[in-house]
Amino acid sequence: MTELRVLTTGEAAKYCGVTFRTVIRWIERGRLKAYKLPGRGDHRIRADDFVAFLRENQMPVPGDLADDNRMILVIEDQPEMAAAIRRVLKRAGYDVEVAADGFVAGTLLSQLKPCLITLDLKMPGIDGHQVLTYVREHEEHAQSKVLVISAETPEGLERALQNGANDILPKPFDNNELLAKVERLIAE
Amino acid sequence: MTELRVLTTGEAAKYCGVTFRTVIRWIERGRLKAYKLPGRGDHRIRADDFVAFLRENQMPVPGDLADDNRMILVIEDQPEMAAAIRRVLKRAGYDVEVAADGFVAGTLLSQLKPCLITLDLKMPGIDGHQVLTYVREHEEHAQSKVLVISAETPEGLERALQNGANDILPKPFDNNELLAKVERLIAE
DNA sequence: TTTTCACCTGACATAAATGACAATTATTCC
DNA sequence: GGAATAATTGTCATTTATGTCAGGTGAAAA
Repeated sequence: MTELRVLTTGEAAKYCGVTFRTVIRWIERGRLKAYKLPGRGDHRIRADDFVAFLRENQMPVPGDLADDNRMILVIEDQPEMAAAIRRVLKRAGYDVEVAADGFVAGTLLSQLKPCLITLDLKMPGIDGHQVLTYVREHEEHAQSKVLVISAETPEGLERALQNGANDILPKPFDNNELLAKVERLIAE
Repeated sequence: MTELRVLTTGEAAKYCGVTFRTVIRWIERGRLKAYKLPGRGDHRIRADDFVAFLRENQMPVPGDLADDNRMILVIEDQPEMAAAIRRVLKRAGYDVEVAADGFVAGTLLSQLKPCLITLDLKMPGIDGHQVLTYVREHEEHAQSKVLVISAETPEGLERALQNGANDILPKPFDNNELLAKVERLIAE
């Protein structure tokens, strides 16, 4: 379900700090790709064309437009386990950040807006279910998939699914299995 | 969509009392971050980059640029205590958000970039000293003041000051005392 | 539907870019 | 301390992209 975002000249203008008149001139001169609506001739700019334009001109690309997000947040307090997950995902080409406690998990979640989160339900001082609920209740993380990786009981894992987890992976797990689940979720 | 203010070289020039020619030179030499428009190569400077530049060079930051942030983050797990602090600060005109655990504290800290944080050192599942260290180690929170409000031992409070707390307030406290300390820190 | 709002166009005003040179300020060396 | 040197900033003139305004119309919201 790839939603194709388009911008009006006014929106594009705000992103680069100019007036929409200027954006229209860029379009007229062929620097920025756009198409016209049949009515008044309103311009519409596809988000990916706009991002390409920004990159071409070394202009800053706003985070909410660049969705080539390969960032994965690993919430896991056991260092060896975190390192193992990280290794597998890094090798597959993802950007990986690890949060070993709730506070850091919160800061990284807000900063990185990861496309996927692996979540250990049982961590000292942080309730995994609560993290899950938070992610599902906040619009800005609607795109983020959550893969629960935990040694919880089957009941606990079941509950996680009900709370909005996209998939579960019981510990201990197989590396290939982990990667398969991650790729499948991200491909969705 | 991020509503972000940007400046032209001329505007930036007026703010620091130089000509725009000079501002361009700062940009060319890499001292001031900016990007160029595709047309004539006009420069645009993001307001936060400009403010960072001003601070870096100990130049005065004009009031209309220094985001007049009145947001206070209260990190406190006891509901009555949190409510009490909130009430006092709200009445004084601040925007107040409460985080009752580490995870929420992390998300709110990153999102709100509060001008002041009140921090309870003793909370279940989160070490206040760690939060303090985090805030002090991350540049984007350099402007945030931290007021430790805690029933800690004198030694613990002393340690907090060493870790970068701007002030401390032992529990139980007087409302006026709280407000006085907050106002003093923010006025700094 | 009606109303509001955002966008389009064209003409004009504004202000930013550039390059060269002058003026000012800081630094170095004796 | 004072002079020579270097570095930074200001000034000027020209070019032109960008901003602004007004009048109009479709698009979207209520």
